Amino acid sequence: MAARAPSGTHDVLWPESTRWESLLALFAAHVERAGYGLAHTPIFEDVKVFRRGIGEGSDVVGKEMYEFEDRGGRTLALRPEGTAPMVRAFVQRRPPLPWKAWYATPAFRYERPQAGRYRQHHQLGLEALGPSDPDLDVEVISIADGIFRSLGLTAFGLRINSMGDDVCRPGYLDLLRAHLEERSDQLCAEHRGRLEANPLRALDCKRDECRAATADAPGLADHLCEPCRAHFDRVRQGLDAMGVPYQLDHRLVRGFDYYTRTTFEFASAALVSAQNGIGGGGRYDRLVEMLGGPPTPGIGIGIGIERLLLACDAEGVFPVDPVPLDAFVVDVVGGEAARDITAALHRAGLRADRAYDNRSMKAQLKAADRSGALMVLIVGPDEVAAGTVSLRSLRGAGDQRSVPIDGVADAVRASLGGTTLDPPDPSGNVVAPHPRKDHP
RNA sequence: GUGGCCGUAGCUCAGUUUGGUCAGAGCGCCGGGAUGUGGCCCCGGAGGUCGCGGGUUCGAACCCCGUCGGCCACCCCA
Repeated sequence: MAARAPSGTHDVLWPESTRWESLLALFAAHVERAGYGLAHTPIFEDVKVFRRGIGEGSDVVGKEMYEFEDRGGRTLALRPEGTAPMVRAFVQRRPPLPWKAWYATPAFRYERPQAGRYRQHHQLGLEALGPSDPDLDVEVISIADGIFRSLGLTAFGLRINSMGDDVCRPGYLDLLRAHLEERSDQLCAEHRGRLEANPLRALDCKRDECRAATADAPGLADHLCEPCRAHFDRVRQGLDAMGVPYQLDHRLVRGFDYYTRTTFEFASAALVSAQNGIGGGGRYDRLVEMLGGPPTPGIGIGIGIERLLLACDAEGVFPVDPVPLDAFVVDVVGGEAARDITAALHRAGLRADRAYDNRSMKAQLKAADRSGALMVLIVGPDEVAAGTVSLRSLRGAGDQRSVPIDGVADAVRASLGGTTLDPPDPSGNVVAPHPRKDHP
């Protein structure tokens, strides 16, 4: 059996990888202009980082973590999500507040693989620690909304809810529990068993039985304490002001225990599978304390790269668009010219590739055509004798002319007519880190 | 973790119902048509232990079991 990637993992090869680069660049442009800085933290952590924050009772911690013991007997876990490690880093390093950071990371969960669900997937995320200001919730949500829109996505929706806080949630849970207990015979077996520990979970159950039992259940958002209600109102007001459409969803209950107050989820309507959540997050005002830090509010969002790109595919936007080469060098007289000319073009800042193994001219020109290069430089016996190189366009009719070998780089640059290594659009409206050329 | 569907060339698939020239097609790749010119076209070629292992049979890609992998749903999440 040939070696293959573990179940639920996948390779991202060129040209698909160019979309990942472009997405990363777009994300960075959007968040860095709002003051978020990139942070790298270890891919694995002491398992307690996740147990304490995400919660022992959660599915992610309870049955999906890649947990292992290292040679020193420490119990570690591959990160199943991005927030807990970032908060751990904050607790340990104590950067000045407010601390706004972003990350790009793989995340690992031992689940049954499915379309849009992997054992190793990748997330782009934001965390903002310090302020409890609801305007920060609005900022995080609207940044994500702006990113999705600048990718070209339109078929997605935002649902928001409030989980309340330590003051109002216990009372609400009692209300909900009482409501559900009266109808416990209607609940599915799984959630009947969870009634005592976490009645909230029944709210987002998709089974018809539970749906019926929870249809007229009290909503958390209707039982918030005054500060939480004011916070939530301000968030909604802010989203309205920012022009970010949303739906209130009292069933939106996310699976991590650390959430307080605002929670939200973006879902793509273009994805037909059940895995249509492209981004989600919320406020976690107690998480820093849970991990041993001082009381510090925070909010964050995680965006799934794979699902986001699946959504782009489904909507036909943000296509794979590999960077074309400026020139491709064809050499049928031994390869020295190809070696030297290609290197000279690279030194001149041009993108150039060449053929190898002394293949036939036809084969080399086919390779040139396939490479996507804008032009081909041909060196054969005639050119060697004349001290020239034939520069032929690979676009359109294929006009060809001779240029002196000493001035090849200048000739290539001149016939490009424009610049080739432009920086991204400083306005921030980037769709790719590289300039895109029109292909006739 | 539970349930269902699936696994044939690099890719997308036909063939499995009725076990016996069933190892095929398109695309891609390589070469040639064009003794120096790509894309289109034409001709030719390479490439497959029919996921893997076991079983039934005179004979299995085709039937049975197991296993690995993929997909779909549940659960949960990105």
